[in-house]
Amino acid sequence: MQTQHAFSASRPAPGFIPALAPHPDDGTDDAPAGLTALGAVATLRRGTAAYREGDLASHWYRVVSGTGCTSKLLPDGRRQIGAFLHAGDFFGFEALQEHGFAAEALTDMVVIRYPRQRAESAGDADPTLNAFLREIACRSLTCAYERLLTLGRRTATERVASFLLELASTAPDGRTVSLAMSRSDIGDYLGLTLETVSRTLAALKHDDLIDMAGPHSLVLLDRPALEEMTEGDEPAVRFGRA
Amino acid sequence: MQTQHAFSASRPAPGFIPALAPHPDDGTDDAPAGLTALGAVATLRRGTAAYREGDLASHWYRVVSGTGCTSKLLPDGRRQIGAFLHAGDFFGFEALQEHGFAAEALTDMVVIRYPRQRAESAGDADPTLNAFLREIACRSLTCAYERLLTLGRRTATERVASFLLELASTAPDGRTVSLAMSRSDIGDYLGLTLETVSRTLAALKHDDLIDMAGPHSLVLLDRPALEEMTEGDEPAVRFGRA
DNA sequence: CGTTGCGTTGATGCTTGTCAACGAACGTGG
DNA sequence: CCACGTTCGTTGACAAGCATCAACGCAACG
Repeated sequence: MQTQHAFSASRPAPGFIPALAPHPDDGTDDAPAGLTALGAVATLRRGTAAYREGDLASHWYRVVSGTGCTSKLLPDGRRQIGAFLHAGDFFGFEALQEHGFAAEALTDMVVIRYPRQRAESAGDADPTLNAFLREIACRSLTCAYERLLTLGRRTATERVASFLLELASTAPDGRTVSLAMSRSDIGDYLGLTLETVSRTLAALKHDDLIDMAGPHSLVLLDRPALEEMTEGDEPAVRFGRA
Repeated sequence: MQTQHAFSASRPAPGFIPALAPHPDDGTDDAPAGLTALGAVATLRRGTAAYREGDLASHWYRVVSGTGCTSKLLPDGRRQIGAFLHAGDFFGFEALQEHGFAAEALTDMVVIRYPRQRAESAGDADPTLNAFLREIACRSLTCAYERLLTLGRRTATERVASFLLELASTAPDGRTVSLAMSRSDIGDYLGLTLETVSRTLAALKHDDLIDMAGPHSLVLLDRPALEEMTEGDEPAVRFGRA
């Protein structure tokens, strides 16, 4: 996908302001006032980039709605997705000077942009905000390390199963998952090819571990079995979620 | 390796105090005074753990001398090494409550332990320390993401080449590397088997890209060729180094 | 001087990637 | 409204890269 670099608005669009409030499915994830005061709403059209590799890291971000991903490309086109970005997730913290990963919208997105220098200064004077930022960084690191284990040591089936459980962990009923991303995106997230992802999902369906209404809508039928497949010991935690 | 949980000393051992000073090969990496004041020296024997998965995250750590690694196990014994820890590296920041990864000494190690709560409080009152901690977190995240790309998308040869370049990046001459870890450790770091690591190193030697005096002492003969093999665009940065 | 741990090398096979074909869904323009 | 191209997901056949299993040499050590 050819991404373009574009924000459509740097000031709140009226229709989106309600989304700035805490998300209904998670009462604990709104930012401290010191950070919220700095945020500006922006919208990102599907396929456009919030920033690219090498861009100056001038802002931190938070997803209001829609889904995106951070990704990095090798010169020959191989791609690794660092994280999927869902409503409530923070991103853009990984950079000191320049972004090492690009961030791109997989669907139309609404995000909040926080000017980084001002946010850092605010943190210096506000222990609550400071703790909040530390927590985001910690969670991001924990997630990244968990993913190292997945990419380094798990089989294709285990990877897909852990991915489904990760998505289901934020579903209201814990079992209904809607995939906003393509098979290719999932493959690039899990270090697999899109064909392997497709085949693995088909196998899980054949074994009655999941059900698929359409390619982007599925239900976990046997969560314990899926959890056992990942051989993991702790629940999946999503990237950057405070 | 059966790791044991043991610190041999919680107060400075006379012989090690000089190592607390900035490391001779890097004048920029000593901690702010506010953090240094909280540190207590401890020694770790080879094969012992600073902490294990599930331990309460009560401290942050910094390596004074020796080398270690953070690692995570699957129930069936598969292991993923999150990072190798060298002199100057900070570790233990990834945990909010409990450690998700264990940290273990691969050689005898000297580390500094910083009580986490006191360090966090100190950070709240000290912008310099605060920025320092942010920087460590950023670098750790950048490293982790770079490693996601390696584990998810690079071939065995590319992984080994990038590993060697990573090690060489802190060598005085940029080409002489001494491997403190075993082939098995390298494999667990790169998501490969120890046999593949051994074979890949042999192939690199055969192609005159590296020279091996012994299994743990090698020299990069053709850095440009190795860099091209990784297909990466930016220099390797080591975990947690400020 | 036997034992143990580690690194190397070989033979073999499995998991996953690659290449290809096909169908469904979607948008576009005649 | 329908032909058309495009994108995406699925499935099959095949190949390759790496894992697995195994044997051997060497150095360290009690």
